[in-house]
Amino acid sequence: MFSKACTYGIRAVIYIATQSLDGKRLKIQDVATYSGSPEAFTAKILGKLNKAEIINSYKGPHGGFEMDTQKIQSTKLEEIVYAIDGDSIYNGCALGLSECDASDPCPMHNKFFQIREELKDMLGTTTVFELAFGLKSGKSTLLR
Amino acid sequence: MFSKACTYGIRAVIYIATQSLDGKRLKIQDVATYSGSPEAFTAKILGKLNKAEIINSYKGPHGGFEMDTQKIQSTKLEEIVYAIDGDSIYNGCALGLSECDASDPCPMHNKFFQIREELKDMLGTTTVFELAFGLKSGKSTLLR
DNA sequence: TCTATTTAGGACAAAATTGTCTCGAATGCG
DNA sequence: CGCATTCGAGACAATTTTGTCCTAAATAGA
Repeated sequence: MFSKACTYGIRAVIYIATQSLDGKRLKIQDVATYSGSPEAFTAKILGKLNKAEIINSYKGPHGGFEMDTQKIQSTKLEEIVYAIDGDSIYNGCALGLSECDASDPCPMHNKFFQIREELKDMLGTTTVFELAFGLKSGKSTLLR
Repeated sequence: MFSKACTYGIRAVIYIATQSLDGKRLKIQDVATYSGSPEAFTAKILGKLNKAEIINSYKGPHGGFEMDTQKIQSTKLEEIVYAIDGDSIYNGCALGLSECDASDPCPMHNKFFQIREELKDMLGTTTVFELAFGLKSGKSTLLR
């Protein structure tokens, strides 16, 4: 569904958000440890998320990553997925055709349409805050 | 969503089905051409589908691939996906955790649950016949 | 039986994705 | 300033997925 890079990214953002809500800034190493992702690879992904202005990064002593409270509340999953995987989730044909739409559909187009719409809707409405809140309150986990 | 191998496989089965409904047996080359897939790679995938008894293969002159009318009607997309991609579509956690269920969910588990259920339902109820019929009657295409 | 045809299957190759390492740049602090 | 700390970015490596090629095995038909 999502690339590994994307799952690492989402997990990282959720974890960074939980800590930012406590006013804590995190080093890459901590993000990697507590989101259960390989450190160096995670660093790359955080770079993308920083460029996309989803998270903020600071160099030097006491530097690290954090996320504005405002951003935590306004950022949708969609934006994270887009920053890492691009729009493949949205425009991709279920059967891999280069073009596929209602006017010239692949055999699965109509069957798939509704599922894709729901997925879009979920990604477009779910906020980082929601997910971070669930994690913070112990209702969900990132490590297993 | 699906691997490339899986999209090739689904496309191949749909095309084979349309031709089998006309009593035609197909060589790999034709399957590849009309389902828009690389020939040698498609051959491997057809091997898997044959082992899974979704399609039948025959060696020698006038050999090729075909599909029983009964199989065309009874085979669900689910079976094709399973034969090629295994059960990753079903048991995978959206965030890539090795285990993730209602009793110990990842932060996205509940958000994702409904979408996965719909996907399961679609794959479990859609038959090859439906898709092949759509293609045969010109309502959909495999080549673009 | 001999030959042409067609799939089966394994070895191999290419490409994409995932992952690591190193070195440079920025920055805070004594 | 000088130094320790932390991210940034690119080179490089490993793994997975995708894709090709070649030979063997099966088989229909002359």
